[in-house]
Amino acid sequence: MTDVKTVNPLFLREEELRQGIELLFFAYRDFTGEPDGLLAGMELGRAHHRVIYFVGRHPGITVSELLGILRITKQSLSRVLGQLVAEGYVAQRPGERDRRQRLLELGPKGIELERLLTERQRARIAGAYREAGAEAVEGFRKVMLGLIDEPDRTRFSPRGPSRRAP
Amino acid sequence: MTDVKTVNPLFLREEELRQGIELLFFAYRDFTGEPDGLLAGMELGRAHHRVIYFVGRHPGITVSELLGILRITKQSLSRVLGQLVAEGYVAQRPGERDRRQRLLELGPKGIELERLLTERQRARIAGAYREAGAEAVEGFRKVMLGLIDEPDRTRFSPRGPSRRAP
DNA sequence: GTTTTTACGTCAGTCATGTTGACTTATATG
DNA sequence: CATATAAGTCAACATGACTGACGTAAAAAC
Repeated sequence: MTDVKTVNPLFLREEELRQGIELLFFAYRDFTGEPDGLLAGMELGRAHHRVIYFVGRHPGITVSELLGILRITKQSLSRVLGQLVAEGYVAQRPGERDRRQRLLELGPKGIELERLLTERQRARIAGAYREAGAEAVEGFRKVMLGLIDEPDRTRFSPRGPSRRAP
Repeated sequence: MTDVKTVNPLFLREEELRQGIELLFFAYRDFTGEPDGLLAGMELGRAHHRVIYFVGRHPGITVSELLGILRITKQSLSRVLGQLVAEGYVAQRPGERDRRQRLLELGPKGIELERLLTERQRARIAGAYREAGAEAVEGFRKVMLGLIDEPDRTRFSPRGPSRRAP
């Protein structure tokens, strides 16, 4: 019995975990690389993409909700969001219940850019899903969910994130 | 039949793909967040972590191989790597066949730091793998591999990356 | 109705990490 | 010898993050 698995069951586990680390690194690198390349031509960067994505995904989102998702400071967001509003990608209107809030949504220009950028990423995911098959996709989702910290896991439950009571 | 799936099969697919995008975003955010937090105390950042990780993973790696993995410029790497060498985390020795090369490996200090940083990430992956089960892990790997661009996929085949003939 | 908290904005300075471009050195290889 | 390659270096710059301090308007609490 010279099988590594048998002699040292920890070796394979270590290798398995390192592969997991690297899968995440390479997948994320390539996943973001494509839109980054597109953005590079315009005067925008990855930070703008993230804002456009999440505003498009949650029309009427507030600034602080966005900050919570991105986990950056308001000063960092401010610059990026300010540009996007100034260039007409993102529109804002005051909240109805709470007029201090700025509810954000994409303008037509923003919708178009969002589609352009996310299209590539969707295609990449669609390709990977198709090749891997439905069962693999289920496994992928389970593992990815387990990698995410508790507070944000609920975003992926069937009824969406549980809004905290006001 | 008012089931969305039946009425508009594209809707669910779109939602499915967007979930994939977000799983990647949140998983990567939380996955890197922990080591980033640790590094923040020292005078090091995520870039140093990446270098330490891949040097530890491939002892004797050359500078250009490292550049190929990280996909950054030699000037960017130079700053980070220079610090790590100066601080004694990484050791270098000239190549034997080709003395222009600097073969990189971790010093004892580097090994310790690598363990400290990667430990958390391994634990996170191990937890997610354990909760999800072996079958899910297989699916996770399949999908992740499909997300990675061709040239780097071979890193994950059983015999490792195919080295180009010298 | 006054006080306090909240949502958001802003100014100013800094740091980490990436980029391009130009030039150098040492070594390997035709 | 000529050329290509591996790596280093100097300089300038862009992006996206950070901290800290302060301001304003609206909501909520007392």
